[in-house]
Amino acid sequence: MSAFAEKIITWQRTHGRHDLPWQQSKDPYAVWVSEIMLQQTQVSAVIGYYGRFMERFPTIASLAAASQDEVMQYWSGLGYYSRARNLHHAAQTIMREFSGQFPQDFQSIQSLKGIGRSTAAAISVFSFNQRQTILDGNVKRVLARVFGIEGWPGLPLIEKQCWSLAESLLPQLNLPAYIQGLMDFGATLCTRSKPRCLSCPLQNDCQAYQQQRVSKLPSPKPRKAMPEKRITMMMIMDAGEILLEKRPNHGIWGGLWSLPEVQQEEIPCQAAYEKYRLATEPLETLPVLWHTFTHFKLEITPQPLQLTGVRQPEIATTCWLSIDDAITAAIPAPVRTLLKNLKSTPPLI
DNA sequence: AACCCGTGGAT
DNA sequence: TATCCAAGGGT
Repeated sequence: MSAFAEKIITWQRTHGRHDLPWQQSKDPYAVWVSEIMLQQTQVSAVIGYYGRFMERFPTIASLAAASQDEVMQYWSGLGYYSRARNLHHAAQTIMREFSGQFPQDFQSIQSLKGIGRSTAAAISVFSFNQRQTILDGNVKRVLARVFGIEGWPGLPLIEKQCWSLAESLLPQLNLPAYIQGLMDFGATLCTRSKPRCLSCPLQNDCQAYQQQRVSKLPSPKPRKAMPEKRITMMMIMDAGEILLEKRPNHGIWGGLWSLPEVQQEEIPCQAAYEKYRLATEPLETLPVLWHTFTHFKLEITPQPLQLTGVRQPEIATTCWLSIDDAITAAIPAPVRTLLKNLKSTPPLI
């Protein structure tokens, strides 16, 4: 076994995390759900979602049988909603093509929607004790430091080197302890900022530490200027209910319910009539909301509107909900903020 | 290959 | 406040 793997495993026994909710079971479904939720998402953000999701969808069959709306409702606020759509889709694939049994073959696991090489490796190690390596942000950071790898690890060439290196470091035994240790090591000791090098068992092996380049590695992702967009969201109200519109599965907030959008130049009342044939009049405005994504900043101007004419029949992509029901529906995080603002300070005419 | 896809915590 | 980025994957 490489000295690297040996030290990671030893460190894991005394300093790793052993009591996370998804570590109580080797059930591939439980591991799968946790790994999807944890993609680009920190443990603290996942814990609550994981418990609620597993209570409502305890098996692959129960998830496959659920509606997309309900699955999205349990993901609402967690972000990267394609994960939920793919998870739902993959559960149906498993029912149809794998007789409801989670596949054990590595290529079959990776063929499922939303499961790439790293996630497939995590599942195959934790559930089936196979010999595969993960390569997430934690591992890239640890490798970049210990082995002094220059360049942003997201670059295809660097990433390919990292995969090869990670594979070469795999021990023959104790794969679950090693993989879990690798993640815990990156998440709690070899952190992005303020790594605890003085407590690190790899101190003498670490090129970054030896060369005092810990704060320089890994090389940061090259950034581009963040564009800004401005939209108005219509809050059309009638008899204590508000109009929501379902967003298409592709694009931002895909598959979620949201407030109807208006381009900044349009006049909300006119837009409400042109889009839905609803006669409305504007109410007092609510505070503007800024929301920052990975790739752009969004300025949301909420425009409350009171329905003055008749309510048109609902179509498949619209629905009227009470404010409380809307808040618990499958909506994006900033829309939930807007609805809570609306509830706490109802606008006047 | 480059871009898209959310949200919240840390600094 | 602005920036980075976290148990990545799809297109």
